[in-house]
Amino acid sequence: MEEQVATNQHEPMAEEQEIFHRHIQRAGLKRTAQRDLILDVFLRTEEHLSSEDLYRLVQKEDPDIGQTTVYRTLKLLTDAGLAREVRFGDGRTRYEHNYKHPHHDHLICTECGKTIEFFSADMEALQDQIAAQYKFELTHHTMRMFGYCSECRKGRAHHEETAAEPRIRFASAPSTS
Amino acid sequence: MEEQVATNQHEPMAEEQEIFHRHIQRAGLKRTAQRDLILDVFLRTEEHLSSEDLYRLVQKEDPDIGQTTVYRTLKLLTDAGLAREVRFGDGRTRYEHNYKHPHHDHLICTECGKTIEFFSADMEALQDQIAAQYKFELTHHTMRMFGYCSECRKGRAHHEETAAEPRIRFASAPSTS
DNA sequence: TTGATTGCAAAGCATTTGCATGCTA
DNA sequence: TAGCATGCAAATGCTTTGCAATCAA
Repeated sequence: MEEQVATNQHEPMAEEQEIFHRHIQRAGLKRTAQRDLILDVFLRTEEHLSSEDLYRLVQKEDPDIGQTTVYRTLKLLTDAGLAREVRFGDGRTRYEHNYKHPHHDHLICTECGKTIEFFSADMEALQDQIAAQYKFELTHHTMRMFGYCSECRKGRAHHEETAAEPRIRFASAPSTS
Repeated sequence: MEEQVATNQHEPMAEEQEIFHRHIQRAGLKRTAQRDLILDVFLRTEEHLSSEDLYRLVQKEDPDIGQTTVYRTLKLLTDAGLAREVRFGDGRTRYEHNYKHPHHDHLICTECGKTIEFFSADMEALQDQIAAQYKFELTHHTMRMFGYCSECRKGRAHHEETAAEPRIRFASAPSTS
């Protein structure tokens, strides 16, 4: 109510909605207002959302929706092939779009939390080669590169430690002490 | 008591112990029997141990040591540069040797849990190149490749699903349905 | 002696599950 | 109407913290 988000891209979303409803039917599940809204908000957001992030966004449009439903729907979206789980090393699981959004890897800024997605055919080829070398049959992989994005590098130019809380915190970060 | 582990490599361990004690001194901490034993057991094991794994091993030699102490000591070992945290995507944090055990990546068998460590200079170079392309200042990275090891591939040759519980389970695995 | 360390129990998180009520198909 | 979905509260699994007793320096 407070914050009207413009739904100005009905066309692309319709496709995903169709996939969702088809999946629901095939699985003998039921279409509900909650699920529709959660999918809607998810599709409108082009970020890596944790369940809680999405919950908060959904809350703005329907305060009656519970956390649990968001968790469950996110799993459902994953089953339907619309979402994909990603983990950046802090405790929480995030979700990104999976439909028409092929495999890629991530550059993650540990300062501001920004992530950049990239795809490198060379990298993929190299991975296949290494796997073959160890007689591994690869199903999937995750490559994450952590560091400081161009923006944050500027801010860090003259002082190593920043007062700001990093958005992504994880214990395996190299100690700066 | 039940299972005597041969401590037949005193020489290499002494080095790490020295590092540990030096770190403890510098930080104004104290050397204790618990910490010594936990380090000892950690050094004797060449695997990726979770805190609980290590706790169980330590318990065999001193049943009075608590979980909490193992958690805390593992952090201490990490601070001292002797251990390094690794995450394979299931909930728990594992630790591997960090001293004289340079950076490497992992091949992880989702069937039996076996991990293979490898290092590829080509891969590292490629990563640096990609980071530079996005003006990222890299601090570290994690590359994990999941699949079936050569052993497990044999077992899977004629049946897709196995009854055995996989040791590493994680939700982002590609659905087999 | 003094302050760090220990181990227990309790608290924290993120996520999952049990269950009575509510709602699609 | 039957059975899936929902939302709350409780449970879970891993990890951290509070605290009184203990121990190293």
